[in-house]
Amino acid sequence: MAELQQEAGKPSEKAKKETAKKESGRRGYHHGNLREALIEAAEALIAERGPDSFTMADACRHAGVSTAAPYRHFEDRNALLEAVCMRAFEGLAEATGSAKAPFEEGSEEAILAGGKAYLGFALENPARFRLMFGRNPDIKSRPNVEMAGRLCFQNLLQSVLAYLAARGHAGEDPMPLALRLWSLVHGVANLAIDGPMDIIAPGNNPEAIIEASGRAILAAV
Amino acid sequence: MAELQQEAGKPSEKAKKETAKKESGRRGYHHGNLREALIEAAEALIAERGPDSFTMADACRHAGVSTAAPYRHFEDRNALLEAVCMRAFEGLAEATGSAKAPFEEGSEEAILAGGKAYLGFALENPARFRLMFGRNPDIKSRPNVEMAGRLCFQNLLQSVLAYLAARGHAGEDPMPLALRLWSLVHGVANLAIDGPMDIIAPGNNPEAIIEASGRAILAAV
DNA sequence: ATCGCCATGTTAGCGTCGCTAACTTGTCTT
DNA sequence: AAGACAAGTTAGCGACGCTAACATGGCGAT
Repeated sequence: MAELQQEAGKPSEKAKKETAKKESGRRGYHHGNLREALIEAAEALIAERGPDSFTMADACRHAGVSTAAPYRHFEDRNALLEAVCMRAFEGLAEATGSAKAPFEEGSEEAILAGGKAYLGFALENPARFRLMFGRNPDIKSRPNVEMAGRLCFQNLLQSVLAYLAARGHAGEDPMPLALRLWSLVHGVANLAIDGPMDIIAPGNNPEAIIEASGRAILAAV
Repeated sequence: MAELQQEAGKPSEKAKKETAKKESGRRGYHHGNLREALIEAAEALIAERGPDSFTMADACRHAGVSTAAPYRHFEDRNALLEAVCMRAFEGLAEATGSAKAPFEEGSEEAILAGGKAYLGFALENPARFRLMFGRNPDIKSRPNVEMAGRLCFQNLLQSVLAYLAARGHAGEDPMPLALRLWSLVHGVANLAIDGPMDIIAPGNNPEAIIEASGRAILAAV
């Protein structure tokens, strides 16, 4: 895990200055790629212990720098979390987008596949998911994050629009149906990753809920 | 706010010892009702700033005691949160239970009313809701909390059982349908309180989602 | 009545955290 | 070669969770 750490010791070897520039190891006094290293450390730590118990000091130890170093690259803790959050939204958009790609645009299967991919992302990256959708006004209100979230939703909206058009509801506002589907999938994801579903119904298959409820909601247009 | 504080002064009046035993004001050195006061302070502070940024020190200031006092009544911060969480579950059970009471047991209306009450509780007590369902393994794994959550779910399970029986599905396992409904309502509640729904679709009415999707899911038995 | 026990308060302090100030290093431009 | 500036460092502040050791005073036993 923390194999990045290394003793600074005496900066006796300043000869290797031309070898690594912005790539990996630090070259003496300067780290060389601290911003990236901090984001990756934060992602790993958040995945391990959740977004709330993530600490700057831990990220610094992982990156092998002092606790003051991050503030050259991020205004504060929330700015670092914002960067992690942005990457998470990109990951979600990619997951849902590529999941529905094999299916016909606007088909029931495409929409359900997107929903299952949303659930899959949450199950595989519960900490990231919580960071994206949990309560953190300082982060969620930042324009970049808002826009990233909006972009993700566009994905679904597009599918719903095509679905309605294919069912003879062209021109209809896709928003209500999209919100119904989003709510369903988001609820399943939250219950699945935060634990209560396993407590109430151990061994239950969350995908089955999306399958059944999704079809019911789609059928009711 | 902190009107509980008062100078101990001389304990000249020990005559009123039988009047206020565990009720309100402190009587000299001892607070008299610190456990309750801390829970109430925690509830207020959590409601203001969320469960994560709640601090013991703040609760102590509200109660007018030193920062070491709470540890006579709660093992640690999480134990205090557990107490708040328990009360929250009781509140949710009461809200959903009384909401469906006016309707015929097992009717579609009763189930929808319960779901709307669940949503209403989340909207009125977003911080409590997050505390109950957010990620906090230290709290959620405690037996008391698990049981309180299970009790809440029994409420829904009961309604679904009656619904199925009234529709000629007596003896059928109510769990799958209950999970579908719970997921839907939980998703709407989460999206509504954590913000993204307002960003994506400002002015949207969350109850309408429960109404439409709930009926669709129920109709698909 | 009084006396002592011990529940419930207090102060003092440890280690950690987020963050800032002031200093140092070394890279890159000129 | 010089020196400006980016990107590290150490030192330190205030707040936090929590503990240890001490103080108080309500209560039951005598």
